[in-house]
Amino acid sequence: MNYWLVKSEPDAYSWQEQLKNNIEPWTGIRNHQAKKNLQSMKAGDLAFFYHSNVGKEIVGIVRIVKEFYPDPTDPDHKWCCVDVQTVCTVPVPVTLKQIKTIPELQEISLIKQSRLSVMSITPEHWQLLCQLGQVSSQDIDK
DNA sequence: GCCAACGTTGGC
DNA sequence: GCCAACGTTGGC
Repeated sequence: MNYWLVKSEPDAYSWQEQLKNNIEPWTGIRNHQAKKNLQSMKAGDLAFFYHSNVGKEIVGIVRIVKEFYPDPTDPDHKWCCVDVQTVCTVPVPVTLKQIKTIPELQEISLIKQSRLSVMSITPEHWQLLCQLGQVSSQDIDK
């Protein structure tokens, strides 16, 4: 089981839309490192859903339900996407501001590689971020 | 292969 | 709106 964080600008695609859609193809990734991460995702992996630009906070959790396949929005079929399914809303959104104040979280890619839109999260950081967001294990288990 | 110019992302 | 940090492009 791996853990991830994916970014979306709420103006383009928000958590509210994700809640409505439930299952959504995660398309439009046009960065090689982000693509590499997409291809490393396994069905069942969990990912934080982060609002970039507006909000700048972790607002939800999704599960990878379909592993990488060609991105239908890419005419060259060079890039790929995965399908994600809504798992739960993070009861208390974890803001970037808050993350920056926590010494244990200074090494996460969200801070160190601020432009990367699909990144891996260590199990330790995942647990800590879940605590901060007051996500209960039951929320995720179902 | 180097590097300048340019474009994009995302925080502030 | 600005800027830092990258990534990409194209001339040489």
